Formats: sequence, structure tokens, C-alpha cells
Amino acid sequence: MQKEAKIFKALADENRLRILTLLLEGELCVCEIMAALDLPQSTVSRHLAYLRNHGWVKDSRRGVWIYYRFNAGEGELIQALQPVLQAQLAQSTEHVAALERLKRYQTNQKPQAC
Amino acid sequence: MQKEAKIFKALADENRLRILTLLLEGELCVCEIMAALDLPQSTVSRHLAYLRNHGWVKDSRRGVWIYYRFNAGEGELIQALQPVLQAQLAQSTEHVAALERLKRYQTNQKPQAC
DNA sequence: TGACAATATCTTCCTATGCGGATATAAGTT
DNA sequence: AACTTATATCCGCATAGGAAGATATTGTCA
Repeated sequence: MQKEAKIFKALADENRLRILTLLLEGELCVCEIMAALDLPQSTVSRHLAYLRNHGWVKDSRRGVWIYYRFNAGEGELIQALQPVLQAQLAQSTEHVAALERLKRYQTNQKPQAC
Repeated sequence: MQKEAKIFKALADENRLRILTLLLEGELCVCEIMAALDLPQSTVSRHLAYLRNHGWVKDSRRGVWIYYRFNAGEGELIQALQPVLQAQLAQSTEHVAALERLKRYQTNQKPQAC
């Protein structure tokens, strides 16, 4: 069960849970996540690498920006956990506040910025 | 999401996952878990304490023996995760082997032993 | 090419936690 | 009360991993 333990370990950190909950809504680039969660860049990047290495997210580069999205296709356990995360985390005050900050950030940026 | 992260953290260890998967089948005492998983007593006891402190299991003493069982009643997140664990872990070779060792242990013991 | 912006990685420090042997506690038995 | 069994907790050690500033990398544009 080593493999499964590692998948759960990815959820065993508050910041990673917050990031994942955001990505359940759709694709975001690193700087959007930074803004939404008010976290330093190195922290966000490290956690994203962790989530990627454990199968939770996928990234794709588009110019300077690297977009991350939930990796719904791969891994039975991850697939099974997705609706649980959706149901248990997406309603939290914390997540709503993050969405609010994200929205504000997106509207304050020039169109071509991330 | 601190609370949720802690609940997941309880699943982020292979030995705890193995213990929980066993307890999904029913109530067991510490020495049965030791036998089923071939783990030293201090390790089993420590992990059980961890699981109890994070809401995953409940214990009840019956004479010298302390029985542990899955805590299905408490906590929305735990309730939501239970079927996932059941589906994803209870079929593993590892768990089947543990059940086998448990059964052998139970039949080799005198009736009143745990 | 040089400058800048977005992101990744490195470095240092610090805390959490796993392990297993040893010891403590608690209940049962004689 | 002494002894045994079941379980919990302590201890010392080793390692994983989190934080955040500093630096490296990569792509864009002038």
C-alpha cells in the first residue's frame, strides 16, 4: 500500500489541499495560485511539483506561463477521491475567499498577463 | 483546511493504511493486529493512538484486551472516505495476506486468548 | 543580444514523525 | 501480594519534508 500512502500523503498538507481545491475548478497558472492563496512563489512551485510527481496534477507550458490542472484521467484512487474533495472542500469559507482573491487578481491584471 | 489535512495525514503512512483496512472488516485487538501485519507491539500501539486521536478509530476495553474498530459515525470527511478505502484497498494482495495471517493466529490461540 | 517576467530549484534551518527496544501501567490469575 | 499478559508510553536516533529567501532557468520582446 506504499503507492496509496503516497497519494494520500499529497493531501496531508494544508497548502496542497488548498491548491488542489482551486484546481478542481479549472486550469490556473502559478502566479494565479500565488494570488489566490497569498503564498510565496517558491512555496507554490514546490507544492505543485510535489502534486505533479504524485499524479495529482498535470502541467502544460504556454509561453512563459505554466498552467496546472487536476489530473482526472490517471489513477483509480485519485479518480475515486476527486468527488470527495469536491464535496468536502469546495464549500469551505477558506476556498470561497481564495476564489474571491483570484477573481480580483484576474480583473486587475492586464489582459495578456496571467 | 487544517482539519482535513490532518485527517488525510492519518492515511499518509503505509502501516496505518494497513491497520485501517483491517479494521474495516471488524473489531480487532492490538495483538491480533500485530499478528496480522507482523509488526512490533509498540509500532501498532503508536499508530492506533494516532488514528484514535484523529478520529479514525474508537477503542473499548474488554478485560485485558483493548479492541479497536473503525469510527464510522463521526466526521463527514471520514464517512466519505470509508467507501473509497473499502474499494481501493480491501482487494489488495497485501490485505488478503494479512487476513490470512490473522485467521491462522486466531485458530492457533486458545479460545480465551485474544 | 540584453532585459525582464514567470517559474523552478537550491540552500539553510527547523519541526514532525517513523522506528524499535525498554520501561510503565493495568487487568486477570493464583 | 506476586506473577503474567496486554497495551501504552518513553527514549534516542534517523529521516522526511515544510518554510522562504536566493539563485538558476526559460521564454518573450525590444
